[in-house]
Amino acid sequence: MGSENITGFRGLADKHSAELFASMCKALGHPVRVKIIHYLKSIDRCLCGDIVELLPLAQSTVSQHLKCLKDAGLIKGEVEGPKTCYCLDKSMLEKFTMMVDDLGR
Amino acid sequence: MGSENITGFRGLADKHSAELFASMCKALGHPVRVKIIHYLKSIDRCLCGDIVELLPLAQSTVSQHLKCLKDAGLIKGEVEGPKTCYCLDKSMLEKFTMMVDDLGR
DNA sequence: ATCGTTTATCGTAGATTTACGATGATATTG
DNA sequence: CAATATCATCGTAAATCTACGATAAACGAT
Repeated sequence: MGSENITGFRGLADKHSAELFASMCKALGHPVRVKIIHYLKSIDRCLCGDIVELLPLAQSTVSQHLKCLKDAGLIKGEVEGPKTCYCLDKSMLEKFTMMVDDLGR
Repeated sequence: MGSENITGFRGLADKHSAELFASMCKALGHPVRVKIIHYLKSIDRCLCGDIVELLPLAQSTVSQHLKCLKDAGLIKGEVEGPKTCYCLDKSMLEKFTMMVDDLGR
């Protein structure tokens, strides 16, 4: 039972890439986080409070979802005094898109 | 809100699509399941036992991961006697690719 | 009919996720 | 300085996930 590596794919077959891809998918694996990403895409930048007003969730819960997306590298948070301005990390999203394209073709 | 294209694909704006997309991402949100998808892409079709031999996991665990992918619609399982032959659901993967493309642009 | 092979499902521990309110941290405002 | 506003973090309960072994189900072969 020692061997674990399923080989045969350019780029995404190794363990590290599979885990990176899985971690991004996992972050997108909740409807609320998908909505946050979609919202960020539509307005470019926003504060945490803007999202709280948009969703039927407590502020702490939204903050937790934002942290999840940030840990996965999908969004960036820029502290501006007591506020935090969030926006998409477009290069990471592009990397994700490329990985998915490789999956579908 | 009128962001509908020729194919009728509305992206991730409505609630239903966000949940469908999240469910697919969630299924891909585990390294083992990513590896299974990659393997299926390379080999086209295979049995559950083939995957069990390649992973350091119990048969029941692999079967559970396969069920997860099947429930998300990403793979199909065709029963052949006591065996089950698995393969990718390419139309679903294409739909997933389209949704991700919509996210990245 | 019984045995062996293959896979799915059950039961279940332990870990993780998700939600909340409460609290802490940081800056702006009065 | 005190009060307010904004957000992150802590502590938590409930739900879900992940892994396993044991068992059941389906079928081919003997």
